[in-house]
Amino acid sequence: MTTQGRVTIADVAARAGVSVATVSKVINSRYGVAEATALVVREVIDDLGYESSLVARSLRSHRTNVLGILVAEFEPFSAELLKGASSAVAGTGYELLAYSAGGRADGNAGWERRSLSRLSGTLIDGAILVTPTVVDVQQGVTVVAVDPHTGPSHLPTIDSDNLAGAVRATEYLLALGHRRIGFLGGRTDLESARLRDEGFRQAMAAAGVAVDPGLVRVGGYRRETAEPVARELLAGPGRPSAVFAANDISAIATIDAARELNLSVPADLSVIGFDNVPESALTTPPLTTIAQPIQEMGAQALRVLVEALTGGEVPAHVRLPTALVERASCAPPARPA
Amino acid sequence: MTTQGRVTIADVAARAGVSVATVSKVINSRYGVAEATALVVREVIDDLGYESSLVARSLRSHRTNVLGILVAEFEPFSAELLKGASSAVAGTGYELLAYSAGGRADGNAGWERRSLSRLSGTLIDGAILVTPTVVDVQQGVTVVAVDPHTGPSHLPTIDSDNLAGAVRATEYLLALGHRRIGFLGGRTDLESARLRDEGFRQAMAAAGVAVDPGLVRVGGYRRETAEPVARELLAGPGRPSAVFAANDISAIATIDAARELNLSVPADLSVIGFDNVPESALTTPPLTTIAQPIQEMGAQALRVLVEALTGGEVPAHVRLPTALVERASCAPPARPA
DNA sequence: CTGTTAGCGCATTCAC
DNA sequence: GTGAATGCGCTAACAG
Repeated sequence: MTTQGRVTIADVAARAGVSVATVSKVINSRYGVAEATALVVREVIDDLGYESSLVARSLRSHRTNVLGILVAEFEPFSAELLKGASSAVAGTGYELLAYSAGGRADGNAGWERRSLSRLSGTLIDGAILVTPTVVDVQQGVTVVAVDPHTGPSHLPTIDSDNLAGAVRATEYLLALGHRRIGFLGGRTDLESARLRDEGFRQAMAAAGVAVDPGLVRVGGYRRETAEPVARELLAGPGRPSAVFAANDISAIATIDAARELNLSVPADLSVIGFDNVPESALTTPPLTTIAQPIQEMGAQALRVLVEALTGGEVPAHVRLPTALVERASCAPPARPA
Repeated sequence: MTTQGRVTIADVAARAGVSVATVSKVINSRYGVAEATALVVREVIDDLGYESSLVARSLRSHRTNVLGILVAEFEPFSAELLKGASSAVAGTGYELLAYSAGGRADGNAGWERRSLSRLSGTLIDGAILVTPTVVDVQQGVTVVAVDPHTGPSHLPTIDSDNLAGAVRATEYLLALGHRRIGFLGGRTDLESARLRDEGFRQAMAAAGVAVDPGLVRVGGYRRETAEPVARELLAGPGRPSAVFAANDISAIATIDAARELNLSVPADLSVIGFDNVPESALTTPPLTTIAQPIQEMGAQALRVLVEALTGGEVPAHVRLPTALVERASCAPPARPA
């Protein structure tokens, strides 16, 4: 008797010669089942490789023990977050479901709300939103945000010290002797991008160096958007001697653009990034960058979510430190200004 | 009127002043709705940020346009696969759902069958199984496997040329002058691990160098399992002058073990890995390794799955090439044997 | 102790 | 264009 398609609780019941109710009780270890019966049922379950359907179960019990991580797409940053969350979820009894809105990243604002709509209320007990733009808190779902949009939010939030990191990056370039420093900004709707911009300006002002508006661009954090902008920034006549890119993806795009223009990094152009995704070590030359503890951010987000779900004390805001990682993409300018 | 909890189709209907049936038709672009009505409905949908519930929809139509990637946990290898699949999914009309069995990786054999049971038939239209052990094809779900278990399988499979890669790695160490070469094997249930072992032995035999059984261990591909074994391998009196680790995680664990034992890499010990996950560039010294095109494997897996779902021709097996990536963890032995 | 029965929730799809 | 029945696998309440 080949069971066709999925194995359902009915298959198990039939094979074990009991009712579905009894099987359900065995699965959920309820009282009222003879040990002998339970034994048989468990055997059949093992035998058939039965596992209850997430959908059907959530339909009734409104509890799935599954936590969602909602991202726009799986790129280096969200992948690191996932690794961190995955290591933190072990032992909590929860499982992890990562959902990507489909990668159509552009005209796709509001993906977080839509993804949440699709999954919540039924499939997942709670969610981690990664770089969400719209966060009008939907009641009925427990949610924490990682690196969210600009403006106040009532969600528990995990981020890193973007301002201090950006100041550090800029100071580093200044200390090397750079004065014509370009800034390749991030997604303007995100608080992190705003703070990195602000940190850049603060550090420049503190050093008494004027920011040349022509050297400040928006790269949008993504390779496709950052690359043409980087090329533009470097192609002009008054090109910068150093670029602070708001994330590593943009920094990598900048290095590639420099190569195309026959500019040598770091001899002709210094580049510093932000994030320290693993990819940053793979560039030629390896990228100097500001590290965020991304995996730790993912782990913290998961812990906060579990805490919120179990009714514990939830911090409104967790901020992790950033640090400079010196590799080889920065050097003193060829002819100091 | 604050909609509480999720926005349902009923909310949309009420707000638009039509019936739920009409809304459903508009969503699925069925005939029989006046253009004016449809316009109003679409406006309300946008306004409310409505998105159909995955659960409810799959309940009726058995089609969700969601593809699953099932992994044991989110670690570097599966994360790379995810990136590749994510980039390939854009434009296909599908969305991606990655599901992790919970990270309790050990006594957890059969996770792939359980995960598949939980999600299939309802939530996802098809699945990519990553390093599955048990692959007794469940009817009713379209599935492709990446780097599956040993033995014949009737699933479309994506992998890389593990044998050639392992031969290449071993030849590289031999060419440097190493003779006492250790092998830190992978998960014995996976075909990839078997082939890497075989490639090692083939290359050794071809060079006329005997394999010292005391230098061959099983590291299981995971950090927790590989680290103690690596320590053991290096602590003994007749320690190897070079180690070929079956994946980068094991290689990194080997480098760490060497550091603890005050062995310098590569002066006292050469280490070569397999996979070329981004993390391999972050070690000190950076790891020399055999690259698999992991992202490309993820992208191919996704393409094959979509092809299978749309009834196209599906290759039984896609094998991608491997290549040596020379970094800095290998050197000639201190005193050639 | 076990079986029967009635929903759970939401989108779809008849028949009108 | 609408109302109402229906789909799914599971669980809870109660009956036997």
